[in-house]
Amino acid sequence: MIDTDSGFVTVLAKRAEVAGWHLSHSAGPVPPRDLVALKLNALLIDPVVLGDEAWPYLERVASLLPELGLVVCTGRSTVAQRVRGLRLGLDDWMTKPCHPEETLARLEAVARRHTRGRREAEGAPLSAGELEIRPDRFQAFVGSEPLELTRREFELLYLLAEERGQVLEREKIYQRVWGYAMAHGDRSVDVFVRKLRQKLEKRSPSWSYIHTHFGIGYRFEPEPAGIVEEELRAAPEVTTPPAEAAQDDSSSQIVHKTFTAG
Amino acid sequence: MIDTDSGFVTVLAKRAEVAGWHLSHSAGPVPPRDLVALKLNALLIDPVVLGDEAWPYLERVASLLPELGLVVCTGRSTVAQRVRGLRLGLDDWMTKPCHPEETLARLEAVARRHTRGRREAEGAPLSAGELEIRPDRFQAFVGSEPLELTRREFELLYLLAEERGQVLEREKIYQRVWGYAMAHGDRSVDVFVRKLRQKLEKRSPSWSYIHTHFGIGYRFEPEPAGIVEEELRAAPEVTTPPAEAAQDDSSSQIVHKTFTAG
DNA sequence: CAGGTCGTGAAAATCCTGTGAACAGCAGGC
DNA sequence: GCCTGCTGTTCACAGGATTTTCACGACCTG
Repeated sequence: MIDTDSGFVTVLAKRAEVAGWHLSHSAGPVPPRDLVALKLNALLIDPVVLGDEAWPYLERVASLLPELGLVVCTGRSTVAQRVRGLRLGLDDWMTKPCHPEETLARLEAVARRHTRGRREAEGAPLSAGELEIRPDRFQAFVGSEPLELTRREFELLYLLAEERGQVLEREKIYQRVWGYAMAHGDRSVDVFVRKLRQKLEKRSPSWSYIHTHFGIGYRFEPEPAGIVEEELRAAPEVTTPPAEAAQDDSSSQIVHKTFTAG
Repeated sequence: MIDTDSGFVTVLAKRAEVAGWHLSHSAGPVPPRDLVALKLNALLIDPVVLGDEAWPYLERVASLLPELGLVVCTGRSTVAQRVRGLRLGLDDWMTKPCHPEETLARLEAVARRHTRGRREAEGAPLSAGELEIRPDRFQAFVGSEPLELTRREFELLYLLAEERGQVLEREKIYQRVWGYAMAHGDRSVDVFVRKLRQKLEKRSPSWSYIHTHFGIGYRFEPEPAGIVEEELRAAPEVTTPPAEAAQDDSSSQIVHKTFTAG
């Protein structure tokens, strides 16, 4: 909540706590970047605090954090202003003075969609192929050997594994792992996929987990595959016609190379 | 929209059309299961129409169609009523008289929020003839064999299949698949239709899916092909295609039946 | 039959991804 | 304070895959 009306803030905070939410408050503008780390469900804001920068600020927040419920609550306003705000990406526009209970109900309505999708089963380990992914340790293991993933690497792997079998677009991945919208041309996802593949390869060489879908993104699906490499090394030129018994779908569009660079 | 205020309905319908939406209207309650078939983005409703059944009705609609944006617009109301409504599953509650433009903006905001969180609805596969089109994989299958479509190819096929039976103009197709207006003389759509037809033919030779409408565009409609063969009568018997990979079909000239513009 | 429209194949241009490495931010140890 | 190791980000390049463009001939309509 970004507002200077301390009385309103106090009352709302109390009600929110009762309803099982936590309300954090600022009396001045918060840089959009910092909002990311807060992992909010919804943001209630009085644009008076922002002064002239109100519109650009709201627009930026709305585009950077598309999943965030964004509600304005302010004094007098014209229809044109409200329409502009809503078209810009606001989810609701309330007029002061507003009843705390209704404010809360509207914030909940706005955040409902967002919270509904969240998993309750956090902490339950996932297994995939030789992998065991343990959210309680922020780590993945093959047997008892950890992959030694960093925080982001783990979160990326966990997200992919949760959505096993689905092709996830880069933008979606970035949105969910990094928490805000991906800038055009950002290669972070690719780089982290490479790091993950390296560490996966190191501990579980005979399986392939992350598959590339050209022009779209990645798909997580553990597949035992390791025979190919030996065959290639033996006969670099002529390849025997591949047995068509392979029943796995979507093979040729997958670009993952196990080709070595040295 | 469910409301008896015909003036408001008329005005709103006009504005909605301008904004690119279609508004359908009823002056009485619509059974919730009839709403399903309408595939609405949002429902605007004045509970006065519903009488005593308002609360149960709203609750039922909200739980039956969680993806539907549900907005109430009515006369006097208490805070308690609004809170009850919002907690029940409403997305917004407006007070009459309300400005048409703001109403529209709020409906758009609500619809936007819902389409944003919608993941499973987009993942629903379409089937057509022997085809199964799976958005979760950005791929189409015949049985378990993928067509190996590229991204653009898939999006084109998906668009056409979504609008099954409708004749789509090239400009409209381009606009929706490429995301911007088609330049005069651009043949991209034609080229991609050819690629699609090739890949469809390869995996599902006995069906025809994409039909040309001369001077207009294309129509997607799966049809078991038999008519064409009668007209040709050149090949009395169908040679069994080689089981491996028959990529040489240069000899047979394929005729696509076209339809007049009327 | 003329003029515009469409199917086709291939070349050209563009885009995408894997990869290695440089760079910045940060925390801890000396 | 300074160095060091670890993370995460950004950059540039190369090899492919994909998309666009082009030319040509066949086709449809009036």
